[in-house]
Amino acid sequence: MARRAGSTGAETAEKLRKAALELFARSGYAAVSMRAIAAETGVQAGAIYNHFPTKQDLLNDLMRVHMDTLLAAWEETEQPELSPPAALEHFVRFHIRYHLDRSREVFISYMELRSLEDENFSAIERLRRTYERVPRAILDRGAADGSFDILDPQITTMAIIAMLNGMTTWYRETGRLSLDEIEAVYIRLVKRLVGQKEED
Amino acid sequence: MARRAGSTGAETAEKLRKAALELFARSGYAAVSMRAIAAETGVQAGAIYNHFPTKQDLLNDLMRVHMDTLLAAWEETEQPELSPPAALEHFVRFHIRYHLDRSREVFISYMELRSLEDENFSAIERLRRTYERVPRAILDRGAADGSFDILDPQITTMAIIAMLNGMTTWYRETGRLSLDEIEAVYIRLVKRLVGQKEED
Amino acid sequence: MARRAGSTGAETAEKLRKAALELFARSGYAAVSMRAIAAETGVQAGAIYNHFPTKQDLLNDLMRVHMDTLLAAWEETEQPELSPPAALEHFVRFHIRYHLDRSREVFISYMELRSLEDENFSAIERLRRTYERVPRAILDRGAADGSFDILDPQITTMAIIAMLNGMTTWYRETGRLSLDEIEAVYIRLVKRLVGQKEED
Amino acid sequence: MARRAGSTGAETAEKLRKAALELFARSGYAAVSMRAIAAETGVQAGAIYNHFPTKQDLLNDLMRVHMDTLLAAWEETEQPELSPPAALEHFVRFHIRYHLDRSREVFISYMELRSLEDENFSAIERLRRTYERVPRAILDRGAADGSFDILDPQITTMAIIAMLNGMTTWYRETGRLSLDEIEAVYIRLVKRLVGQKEED
DNA sequence: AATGAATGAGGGTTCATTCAT
DNA sequence: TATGAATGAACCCTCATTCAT
Repeated sequence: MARRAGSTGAETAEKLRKAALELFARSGYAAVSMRAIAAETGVQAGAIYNHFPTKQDLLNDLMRVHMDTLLAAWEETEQPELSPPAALEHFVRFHIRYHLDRSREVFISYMELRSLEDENFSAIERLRRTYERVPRAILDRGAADGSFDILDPQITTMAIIAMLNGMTTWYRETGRLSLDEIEAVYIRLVKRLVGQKEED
Repeated sequence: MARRAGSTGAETAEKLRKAALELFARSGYAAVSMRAIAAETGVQAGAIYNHFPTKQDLLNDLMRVHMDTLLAAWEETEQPELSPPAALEHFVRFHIRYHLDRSREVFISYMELRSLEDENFSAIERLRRTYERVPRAILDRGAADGSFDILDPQITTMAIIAMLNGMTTWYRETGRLSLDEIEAVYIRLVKRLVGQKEED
Repeated sequence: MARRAGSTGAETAEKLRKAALELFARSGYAAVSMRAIAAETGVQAGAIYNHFPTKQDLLNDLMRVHMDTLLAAWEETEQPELSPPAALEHFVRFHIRYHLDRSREVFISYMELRSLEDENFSAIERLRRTYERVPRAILDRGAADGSFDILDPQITTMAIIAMLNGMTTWYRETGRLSLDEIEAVYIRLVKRLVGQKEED
Repeated sequence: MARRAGSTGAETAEKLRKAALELFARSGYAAVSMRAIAAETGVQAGAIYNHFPTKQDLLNDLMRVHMDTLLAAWEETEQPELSPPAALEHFVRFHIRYHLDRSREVFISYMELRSLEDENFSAIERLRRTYERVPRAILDRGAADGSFDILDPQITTMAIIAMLNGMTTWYRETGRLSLDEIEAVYIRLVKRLVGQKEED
């Protein structure tokens, strides 16, 4: 049989992206076969190649789209006129909410960097550094105007990101604390890291 | 030909462990073949099975030994009589030093949990929780005696561990700061997280 | 989208024939995919099936048309009233010129016989034998009237054809000798094979 | 199951070579799958890779060994002291006998040159040219000492080889003429091509 | 008459594992 | 305890062909 009536290319590509995302996040890129992705999607393995030239391209597409979307979302939400403390809080809220919504994309983007071929790796790494420059810039502004007391801006930036990302490994919707509560704790933890006096 | 003169079973097993550690850390469990491990070790793939019953056992062995060694090392270095602030600093130093020395074991232990079969997974998870109880206990002691001002003990514990582990992703011996300097920064960052007043 | 403006069915079929001829000659029938033929022609693989029912039919069409055209061309150029020596020279000239112009068709017709399914194979073989009967008949006439001194008519016929066809494997337009010169040499070689005294 | 008792590597490699030779000659390199070769040999497809790294290497091995063996066989049988007429007859006999015995190797060596990757192709082409220099040298000697009357040495060389090789396409052991008789005819045809007076 | 998406089979190759030696 | 040869399944990917549009 040929094409199933009613199916379109864009739909199938999206289904494939979704299935691959799910499977790569759960088992890792190398452990997921094209057949597994196909089975999850209800097409034959060969049909995947109508939408993505190789398995590597499928991974790269996922990571690329994630990073592009993340950066675009930040640009849209960014409020450059905020004071450093307000900007930092704004960033932490954004980061937590965005990353919890896309925990699989985030997980893959950190975990499967090593599965990318050289050229793809460089491109994604560049985007990742661009994003990391966001909190770094806020820290630098706050250090300059005295609202933060930063120990080491680079280490502190990485510490904040690591701390926030760590949340995706243990957060469950049904846990002890609500997302709002967790968020509030993290905001205060970040403030401590940057040496900002707690406003009361 | 049979055994190469001069090689003993224990030696080969250790070489295999080392090669597997290196390769699993670099490429991930699923992406590493038994032949690749064998090639790195200078033996044939079949010979691995004289030392480890399956590939899964090889991974499990690495993770199990790592966790056991980590816990044993902590038990040996632990100084139960220390005050919470001193104990926390002692733990951070231990954790950083130990984890930087074994960055591949640490990486695998977090990354390849999902590659473990159920039974193995549970056992390793249990050990991991045991280790996480170490800083948690220190935090609880410090909260109780007033030397710390903890926002949420569980979240703070996870935040500390995530922050410290994040270091393994970017630390290079040839970087801007020495290990001693980095360690000092991290100790102060941890103190901030637990709300301990900086002693001067 | 449907048909591209300005293209007609006959045009596309001819482009396909030409691309298939080129690719089959260069890489062999089995090594050429329908997609490769389509790509060379600027259409999608599926479109080929509007013009040729199967890949096998495409090959068969090429070989069939070649043999038909060859035989028709000979019939048109044949001059039955010529003496055996003149007829042989006429045939050699015809064969060389015709085969050099269609080196790919000739190559395929000898090389890809084995790729034809039974029925197609028989039909093409029959046409090939028909063509081989042309020089054979000239040799027989020349043997009968004493103008040739044939060692064995069948072997000599095959030897002449093999010798002439071999030319297509090494002839280059830019080579040491012009086509006219090569032709002259071959005519004299054929005369030697049939034991005809060189006229001076 | 692992290795079948009693089988050795060299034996299997030889069986594989033989099966591949047979199948490549019959259907062409591209049309023969590794699975087909395996089936003919009674092993699994994967086992072929214990003996030949790739399908291309298997083809290259066949062609390389054939050309090496051909050149070695000629060197062994060559009698440099023979007069050009005797040397030519010696060569024709050698060529016919050798090529009929290895008709599949010969067929592959001419037909599958195009299936060789660049490097392999160059190496085989070089060997083929070396062999073609054998009759060419005899012709040159005979032209120099007046025992031959050569029209064009290069064309005549190629004509002789093409004529002799053509034999492999139609020769059947059960045919009208015996091999000795055919050989005798070919020797006389070659003498005619080089313009040697028939001794009677 | 063409596209583009699909099928189901099969391509070359690698895999974890086994076992005679 | 090691080798090297084997299995059988699976890998990524391409194939000829079909068909809704």
